Amino acid sequence: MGNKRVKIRTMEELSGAIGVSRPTLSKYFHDSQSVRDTMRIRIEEGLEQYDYSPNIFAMNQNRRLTKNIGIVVPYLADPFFAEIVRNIERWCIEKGYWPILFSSHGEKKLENKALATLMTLKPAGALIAPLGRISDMDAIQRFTDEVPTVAFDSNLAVGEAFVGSDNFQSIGLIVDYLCETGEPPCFLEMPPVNPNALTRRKAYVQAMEHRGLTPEIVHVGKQGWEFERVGLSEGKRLIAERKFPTNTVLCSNDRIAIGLIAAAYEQGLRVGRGHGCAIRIAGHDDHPGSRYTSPPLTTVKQDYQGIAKRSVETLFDLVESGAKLTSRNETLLSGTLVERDSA
Amino acid sequence: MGNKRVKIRTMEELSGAIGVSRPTLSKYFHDSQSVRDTMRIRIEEGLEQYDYSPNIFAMNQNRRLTKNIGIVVPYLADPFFAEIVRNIERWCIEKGYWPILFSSHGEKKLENKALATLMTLKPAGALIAPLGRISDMDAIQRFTDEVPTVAFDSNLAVGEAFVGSDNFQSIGLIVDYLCETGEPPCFLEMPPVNPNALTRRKAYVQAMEHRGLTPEIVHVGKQGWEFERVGLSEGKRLIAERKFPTNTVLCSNDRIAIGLIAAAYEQGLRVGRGHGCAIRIAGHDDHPGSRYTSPPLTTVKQDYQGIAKRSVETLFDLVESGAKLTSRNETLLSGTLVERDSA
DNA sequence: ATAGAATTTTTACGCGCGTAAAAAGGGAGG
DNA sequence: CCTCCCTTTTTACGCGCGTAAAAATTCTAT
Repeated sequence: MGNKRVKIRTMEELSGAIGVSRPTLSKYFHDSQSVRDTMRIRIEEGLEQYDYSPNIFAMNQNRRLTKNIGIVVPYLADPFFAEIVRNIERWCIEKGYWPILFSSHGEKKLENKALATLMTLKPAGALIAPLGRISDMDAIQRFTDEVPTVAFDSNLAVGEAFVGSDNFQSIGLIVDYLCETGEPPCFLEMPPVNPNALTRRKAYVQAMEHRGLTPEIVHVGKQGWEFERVGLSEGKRLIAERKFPTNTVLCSNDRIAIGLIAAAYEQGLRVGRGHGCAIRIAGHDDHPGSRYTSPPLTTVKQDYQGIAKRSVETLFDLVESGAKLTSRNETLLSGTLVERDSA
Repeated sequence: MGNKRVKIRTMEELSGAIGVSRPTLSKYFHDSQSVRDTMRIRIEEGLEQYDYSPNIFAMNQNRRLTKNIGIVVPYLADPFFAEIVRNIERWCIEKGYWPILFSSHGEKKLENKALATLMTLKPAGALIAPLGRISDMDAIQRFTDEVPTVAFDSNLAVGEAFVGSDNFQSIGLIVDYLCETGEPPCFLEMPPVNPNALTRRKAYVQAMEHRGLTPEIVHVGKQGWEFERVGLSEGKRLIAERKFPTNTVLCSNDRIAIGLIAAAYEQGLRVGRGHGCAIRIAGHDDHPGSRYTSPPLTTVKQDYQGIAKRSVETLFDLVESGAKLTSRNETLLSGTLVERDSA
């Protein structure tokens, strides 16, 4: 970056300053390869000297669709989504798109509002992780009718495509691990906020039956997205009342497991697979905090980067081909076992 | 919401449909109280029947400044910021503004890019938590010259105002608590990424000296924003080499403490204030995860809601008064002790 | 050198809305 | 019923850029 002296406010001014017509500049900004090399070089040299950035609003006004990519997540305070979003944003920027982030904060009303706002931004596409059960399917449907959309994490039947984890594979993996290293696990459910909850339960049942074992599911009464709290309070109750059918507990996700480990500690139960341990606890996701529980949590790592990358790639394929897909495209990524000390 | 039948694309069409002139509509959208009640009612009834949302780009193009509020945080994957952002967004929306969120992901380059992008959006104001030490002060300065800005969390000398925690008060509080309930604490520093690191250390020193005690500071070699990792790896080393000057450790923030608790567990040290405990660990922030460590973390709660609310209020005072403040306005909020089992 | 193709410039219009100014309409008080 | 004041309508221009069409220029190949 040279020392940009003169500030230039409009393309018109820029055009005069560097001696290139405005339509050519417009073309250049739309696609720098679409003008002759001599022009491109002259423009780029000009851009070094003058400090100009195009007016985003004016740019987007006349475009049929913009370079905006909408991202909607259910809960940004969940590090899982924070991490995914980080990766998605990176990929978008790299491809020359402009990510705009919305969080539903777990509320249907806010999810709808985010979609409505997004629509007015004429985005080229959108990546959404729906709230799930409480989502307003009609609203989402109306949105996806207008905007090419890839759903991720939570597989509601919306959007042109879905990218997420292969829960059957990943749950199978951890069930196998737990069975091979000790007592078969029971399954501590998460609140059924989204399809993952259901799928993971099914996957657990299938994995157990596949081994000729009886699945044991522990339901939780609580609702909402504060999974750690659910894990803690339900965990305490279940331990106190000796309601866990087995001493190996597979949790529907790591945040539940984090709460449960806290509950076990509080109840004086030693967690782990070693001598003198009273309970084994395993999770699912490899949540950023799961390395720092006591003991560290054994879990299945979701392929964060993979999900982000595939989601973005899938979306751009959609956007750039311009075509509506004939059939819904589902990508399921595999998890990998992360063996730590809790199970 | 009635069953919106006809989709209307422009204000012109709307104007024809409900029989109100376009300039009046424009006025109404700018401030619904600025038109006569009879008009307002007629317009609002019209809005029920027709499905219209104004074109954001066209709206913003001619406004000197928009209703956009920029939010820039250093690290969205840190639940502390996620939580603050959640609150800030709520307040902005409530006041009729439109929050646009950027995360620097801990990188100077991205922080600059966020500021540059933001500038082109002609925001009415901005709320930024600078990266800190690695921030590009010139870039931030240039930004704040053009956009009314409130800094929060990290008090770099930028922006018209600052809202954050009163580290001297909060650290004083926890030091007092620790001294009164046992051995005076040593202080485990966080990587000096921002001014908070320094201020908290100073506050610790002051609090100790105030009591006539000798401050003992434990430095960490690591850098970066992965505080838990720092707490864990440094903690393990320090415990193994018996380098902690005391058996009570006050951590510069909760994320460090979370790592340290994991380290203590791994090294077989029982954490807490009860019998048979080898080390007391306390933190600072009341990070969302601090309730779920084993044992739960004793800490000082930062006033998340207060910080968010005051930041937004301060910004809107700035924006609406239109005046540059003569002197920089600093608001420091008090923390409250959260007594749990780790210390 | 010259025709033909490719690119750039010129010229001109439109996007949807903000907004200013003048004209027209409506309501309160006399 | 009329004046005065306030609100709304009419009319008109501009924002910064996209983009189409025609004219002018530059490049490529013969």
